[in-house]
This record gives sequence, structure tokens and C-alpha cells, in this order.
Amino acid sequence: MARPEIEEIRELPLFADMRDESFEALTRGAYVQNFPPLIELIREGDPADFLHIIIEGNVELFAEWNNRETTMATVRPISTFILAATIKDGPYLMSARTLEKSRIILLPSLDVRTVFENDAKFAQAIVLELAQCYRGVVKSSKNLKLRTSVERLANYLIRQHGYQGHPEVFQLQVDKKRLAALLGMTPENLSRAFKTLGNYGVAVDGAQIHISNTHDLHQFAKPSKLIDDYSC
Amino acid sequence: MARPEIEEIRELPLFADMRDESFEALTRGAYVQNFPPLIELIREGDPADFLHIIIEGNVELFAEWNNRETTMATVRPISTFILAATIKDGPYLMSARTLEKSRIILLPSLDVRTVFENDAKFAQAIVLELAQCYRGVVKSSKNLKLRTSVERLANYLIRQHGYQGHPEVFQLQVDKKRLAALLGMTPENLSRAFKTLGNYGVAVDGAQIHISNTHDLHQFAKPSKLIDDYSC
DNA sequence: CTAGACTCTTGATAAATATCAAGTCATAAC
DNA sequence: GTTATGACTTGATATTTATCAAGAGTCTAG
Repeated sequence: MARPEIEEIRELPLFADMRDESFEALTRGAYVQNFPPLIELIREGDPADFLHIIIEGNVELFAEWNNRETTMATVRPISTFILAATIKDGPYLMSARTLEKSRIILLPSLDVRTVFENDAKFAQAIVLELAQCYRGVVKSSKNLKLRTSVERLANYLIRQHGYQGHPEVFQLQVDKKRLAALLGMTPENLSRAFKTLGNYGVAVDGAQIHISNTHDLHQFAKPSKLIDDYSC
Repeated sequence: MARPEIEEIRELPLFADMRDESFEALTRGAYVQNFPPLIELIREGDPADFLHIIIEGNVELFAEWNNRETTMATVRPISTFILAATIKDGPYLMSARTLEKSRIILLPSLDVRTVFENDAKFAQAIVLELAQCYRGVVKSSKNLKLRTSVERLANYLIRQHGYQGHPEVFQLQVDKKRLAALLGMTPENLSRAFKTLGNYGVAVDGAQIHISNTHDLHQFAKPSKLIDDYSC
């Protein structure tokens, strides 16, 4: 069976150290699927039948309550999502939809749990992955509770700026409606927040961001390793 | 060595299935300590030298940024806290302080990581614990992003009411200043939020809450398994 | 018992954020 | 080309939440 995508994930930290037979058992029942944009992959509340791994594209994790919807995160290759639900055999807490044409691997949750019980290296890798995810959500919670919306935007821009290698001009990776939801504000207020950041050397043209005064922006945003550094 | 507290945690899900020798290795360097109220146990940013287990008392997890402080959670016996930092060998993301006189077990992080690498059952237990914690934070994030402060309070009361067995009258387990921070609002607005909930059959007298109309309160609060049920 | 500290509440006001209603601009459809 | 459609912005306004100031009540140290 030639499944290059499956071989590709073998090198992910989550799968790199596991035994060959475990990897084989894990991927035997796997699907690789291509989805067009705006397809709902997962609906919150449903049982977690598959662990998802995004190989190509862009996926939004979102949640709903009482007719309100918010974006929780966007996921880019190569990463897994909804690992905790798979492990706990619980319902999904978030829904997921493709934002772009995306290629996704689906591993049956049952297989993930079985292999997890029989391959210590895999269990260890899952621990590290989950700990990372956990710390990510804690940081995002701190961001929400300790900062105003303009401060959240400023720090988001600084982070993106960093990921993209500190170029003078860079592109937003999400449309502004979703960015607003991700940052916990309305699209209208996102527009106004961008305007406010104009005072600190941020210029916006469509999805293009120009940062002319890193110093002022940092002074205002006060980025912190314990909130904004997703690698620590 | 007679250390009844250590034996006590042996039955916790996190330690129940591990080998005796692993448990022995894990607890050999453990401390059991009593702390008075309002002692800072952990400061965010410090290296995670110990995994903490609260045996008695009450501990607040909080975070700071730019001279603002917020309560992230309160922890009651018997639970661990700061597991993810221990595993990742990363800095603490939250600070911790005792709220009451508390008894705490400290397990050296190094031992936790060593045993975690050598005892598959322990690794599996950590996975389940971390998955649980992760889902807890995701729920709390949804709570913050999707609900207004009054809605958060209403759902908090319904949850506490449930934990305490649905008595007509029950006690808040945290002082109101901290409850406000936990729910992401100011103490002043917590007072006003309680008043608003008076319209839905909630009466407050100090720390004592009287719920006279469960139906109205539920109608207003719209509790959801995917946000408020911490066991799923 | 009393002074002081503390928690909590209340009222007045300010700031932050959301909503509603147009309007602009670009793109896609016909 | 013209007409929709959608994304974004802007202004006016409303709602939510925070801040500031003061007062009521409770607890505790002396």
C-alpha cells in the first residue's frame, strides 16, 4: 500500500518513537481525505471517532453556545487535533471546519487507544503532546482574562510577525472576521483596534500588515513568554 | 517510614496502576508539608521543580500580567496541580497560593519524569489526567468567550449547587473577591450580577446561596454538558 | 469595648465593547 | 458591463463592564 501521507506523519514527534508494528496497527484503518473549504469535519458533542491530522490546508476549531459562535483556534499542517477527546473517549468539545482545501488523515480513535495502551513510547509521546496543548490553552486563557482586546491584537501581531521572520510587511493568515472571533471581539472592534495600533506604528492594507515601529508596539503590547511563547 | 499521606495518594487514579517500585521511586524524595493560609507555593515563571498534590485545604492558581492579576482556578483535595509544567520541564504558567491551612505533597519533578519514562502504566495515567485537565481548560475558555458575566455566574451557581447535592441552601466555597476574578469580572460587578439573578430565584446572604427557582435559573443559564460538566 | 482592617455593597461615572445601519471596495456571477 | 455578493469599515448608539468613592457590616487586636 503506497500511502506517502502516512509515511509523512511517521516522523512527527507524536509517532516517531513508537514501534513499527504499533504504527502499522495505528494506521491500518486510517483514511486520507481531501476536503473543499468550509466543510464541517467535526461537530461538538459528537463522539470522538477519529483522531484528525492535518497534512495540508487550514482548519478552524470553533465552539457554539446559545446561538453564539466563537473561534477557539486555527490549525495548520502538520498537527493533530482533538487528541484529548480521542484519548478520553469523550465527546468533542469543539467543532472543526476546513477554511481552505485541506488534506486530512483520520485515525480511528479505537486504534489510537489500543496502541496507546500497548506502546509505552507512544503513550509518552501523547503525554508530551497533551502537555503542550494544555499549556497552549492556559496561555490563551491568560491572554483573554488579563488583556484588553487591543492588547490581544497587538500581541497577536507581534507573534505572527515573529513566526514569519520579522519582515517589515507580512500577511494575516486568517480573514478578519475569524481573527476577531479568535481574539474575542467583534469584527467592528477589530477594525477600530487596528486603528488604535496605528499610533504604535502598525499600518493595515487588507490582509497586509506593515510594522514600522517595533519598539513602540512592544512597549504597548508587553509580550510575555508565559503568555505568548507557544514553544515554552 | 510511616507516611500515611503517601499511602493515601497511592489510590489516586494517577498512581493506582503503577508498579510498587515505581511508586517507591516516585515518593522516595517526596516532602509532605503543612502551610498556613496565603502562602505563595509557586511563582509563575519559575522552573517546575515539584509536582504538587493537595491533601487538605484549598489552593488558588492565579496569573499576573502588567500589574493585573486573575484567578485561574481553585484546587481542592485530592488533586495534583502543575502536572504539565513538570512533564514538559518548563516554567510554571500559573502561580499558586494557599487560601486555607493546607497540607501538600511535593514530588520532585525529576523523579516524576524518570518514573514516567520507565513505567508505562504511570505514563498512561498521566495521559488521562492531562487529557482531563486540557478539556477542563477548553471548557473554561468556552465559558469565557461565549457567555456574559451574569451567565457565567448563573452557571457557576448551578454547578456548585449540583456538586453539593442540590440542597435548597448552600455555601460558596470561595470568597467573593476571588469568585469575581475566577469568573472574569470585578467584585463590584459580581454584586450586581447576584442582584440580577434575584429575578431568577437566587437569594444571597453572605456566602450563603438560596436557590428557590431552579427552573427559571436553568432557563436563563442554559447550562451545557460541553461547558459545565467537568466529568465529561 | 473600641479602633482599625477588611469584605462586601451601592451609586455615580467612565471606559470598553457590542450592536445596528450605512457605506465602500473588491470580487464573482450573469 | 452590470449586478449581485461578501468582506471590511465607519459612525451613531446601546449595552456591558470597570473604576472611583463612599458607606454598611463584620471581624479582630489590643
